[in-house]
Amino acid sequence: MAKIAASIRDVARDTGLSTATISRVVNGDTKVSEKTRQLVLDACSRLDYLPNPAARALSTRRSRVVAAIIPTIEHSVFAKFISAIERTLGLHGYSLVLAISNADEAEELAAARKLLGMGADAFILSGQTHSKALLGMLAKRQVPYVYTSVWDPLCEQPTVGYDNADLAGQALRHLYANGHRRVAVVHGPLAESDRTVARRDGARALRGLFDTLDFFETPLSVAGGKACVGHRLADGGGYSAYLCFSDVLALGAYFACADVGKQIPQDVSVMGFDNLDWAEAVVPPLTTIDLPASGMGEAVGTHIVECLETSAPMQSQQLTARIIERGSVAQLT
Amino acid sequence: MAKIAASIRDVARDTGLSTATISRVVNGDTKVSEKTRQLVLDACSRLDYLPNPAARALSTRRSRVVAAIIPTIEHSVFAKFISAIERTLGLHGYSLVLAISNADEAEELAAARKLLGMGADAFILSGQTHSKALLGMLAKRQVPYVYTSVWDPLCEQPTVGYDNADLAGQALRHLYANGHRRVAVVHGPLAESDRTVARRDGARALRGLFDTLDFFETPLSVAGGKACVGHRLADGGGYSAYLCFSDVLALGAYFACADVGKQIPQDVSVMGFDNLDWAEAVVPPLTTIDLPASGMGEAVGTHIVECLETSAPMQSQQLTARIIERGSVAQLT
DNA sequence: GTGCGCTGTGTAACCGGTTACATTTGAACA
DNA sequence: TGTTCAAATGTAACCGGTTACACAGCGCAC
Repeated sequence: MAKIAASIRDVARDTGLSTATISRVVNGDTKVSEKTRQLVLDACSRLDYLPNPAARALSTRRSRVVAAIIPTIEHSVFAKFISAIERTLGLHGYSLVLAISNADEAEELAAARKLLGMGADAFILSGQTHSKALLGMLAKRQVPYVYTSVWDPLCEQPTVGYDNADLAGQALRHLYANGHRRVAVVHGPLAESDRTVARRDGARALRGLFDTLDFFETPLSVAGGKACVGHRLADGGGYSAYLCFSDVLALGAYFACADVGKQIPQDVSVMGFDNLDWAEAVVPPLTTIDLPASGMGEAVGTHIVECLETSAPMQSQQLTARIIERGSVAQLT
Repeated sequence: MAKIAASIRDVARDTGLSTATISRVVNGDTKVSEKTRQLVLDACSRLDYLPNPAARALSTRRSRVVAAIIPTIEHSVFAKFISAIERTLGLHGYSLVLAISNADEAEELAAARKLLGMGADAFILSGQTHSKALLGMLAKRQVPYVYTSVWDPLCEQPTVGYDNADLAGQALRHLYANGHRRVAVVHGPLAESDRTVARRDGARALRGLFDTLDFFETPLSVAGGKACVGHRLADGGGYSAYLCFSDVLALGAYFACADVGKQIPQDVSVMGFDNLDWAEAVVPPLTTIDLPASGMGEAVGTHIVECLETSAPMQSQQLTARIIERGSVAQLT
């Protein structure tokens, strides 16, 4: 064990073959006789040979690394999403490098620069609003990228996700169908997420259906949701339902109600967005929209791999989400 | 823009210097005159030159990539931890590649093989129990690694984290000090985490103090905590307090109580572990132990970078955690 | 027997940096 | 003016793969 790691030339020497043949075997090239293949494979495992990724990347100009830049990892939708991407890429021999932008364009740009400097073959971005500088950088180097958590057939870039405006509309119609006419929509910071803006716009389009439809922005956290709904309850705004654009906010709404002794859904209804894994366990179980975070991760991973392997343009894909009716929305009338 | 990306030779040609000089400037070597440095820097930005990471890694045998293998990303303690590592590494020009093991040794091994095959310079592992094969692989290639979420001065490998047994003991003493004598400890799967085992053992060592001290294993989720505590409440086990080895389980306990109309802390006390960001927002606010996930991530990142830059052995570090008293534990008597 | 095509393998250039060592330049000093 | 030495820069080998191209060997058709 003098040498730390065996190189392809060590394997070549050991087998008496040339490095070209070793390379062919390792990469599954068919133009190798079965006997030779076995000989090489045997030597590889005996010498514990692992191809040097840097050398391979240098020759092939492909690193088999894909980069994802996400606003935060601390919300479990993103965690689920990332987890699914990692799994899917891994299945095809690709790895994931991660950067977190904190929903800040400058940080996103810096992250992209770093990841590009690492040799990422493709980029996964959140949402469809990104700085010119970022897009220019990727375009110049011809690195493929995809926008996620959104689906927009009009976008000239590939998108994998769902139609946020439509989803918000569906949620609102669900409340409407249950007799709610005075609804408060609670959402996270608009400046941080074009998905939030799309949802708000989608909801706002249905204004006409309601007696009252108000929008409230609050930090995207349990505490944020709690504070926001707490204020509304204290003001006596008289909303019969709170539509929260995240289950996290909805959980905050639960505790705001608990604080003032309001019962869900008897006194007030709450509807979420995401279907996080605890949504069924809360009391009462939360009615929400099931966002396919894992499915989206798989789809993104699959399309990226396909794009990189075949150098075909990346596929877009719309994912569907459905409302999960549980016990937090009262049927009025 | 005929060429997609400029290489060091393009910059050399542009400036009339040699590649060696360009390389020196780019890497901050001091043996370059100020005039030349400016000339080169100017050409670099004009040509939008980014060094090819594969070529650099090939010559230096260092990829500036560190790998982390974690059991899951879907618990926000891990998400926070990873986020802090990513930030810290980024500050020093390193990147993070992530793999998720689902707390399975075989998956962990496969992930490590993949990441090693990607050229990771160092590894971050969770806990201190790992397969021989994994450790052998890392040792053979002399890749440094660190165990996290644990602190064990007796461990021959570097550890960065906290003393899980001690923490569990502290939590239990807190309950004791508040007059609790019949306590149920609720924890996640022992088979999946040596940290859980350590906590259980730390708690069990204090058995003598209590009239009753029982241990219950349940899936590590809100639903798991809810089901487990729900059964205990239904059985009339008569525990005055539930110590949950995760805030997630504690939240489940809250809903189990809500289900049967028990008030926290009047009827039953609940204590958590982690201090997740919503712990203060729940009603009543959760008494828990503040685990320094971010601090741990920073520490790990810092030590890894230092180890890689100086090739000194990696530092161990103990992090301290403290009990956050809020409103979920009743003072009895 | 010659020529053709096919299979399997080898040769060597190349990818784009880094760096040991060689060389040039110029200032200081005798 | 010649010598010495340090600072600045250049030369070229090397890292460990991939792959275009060359070529040997063989079967087969004519």
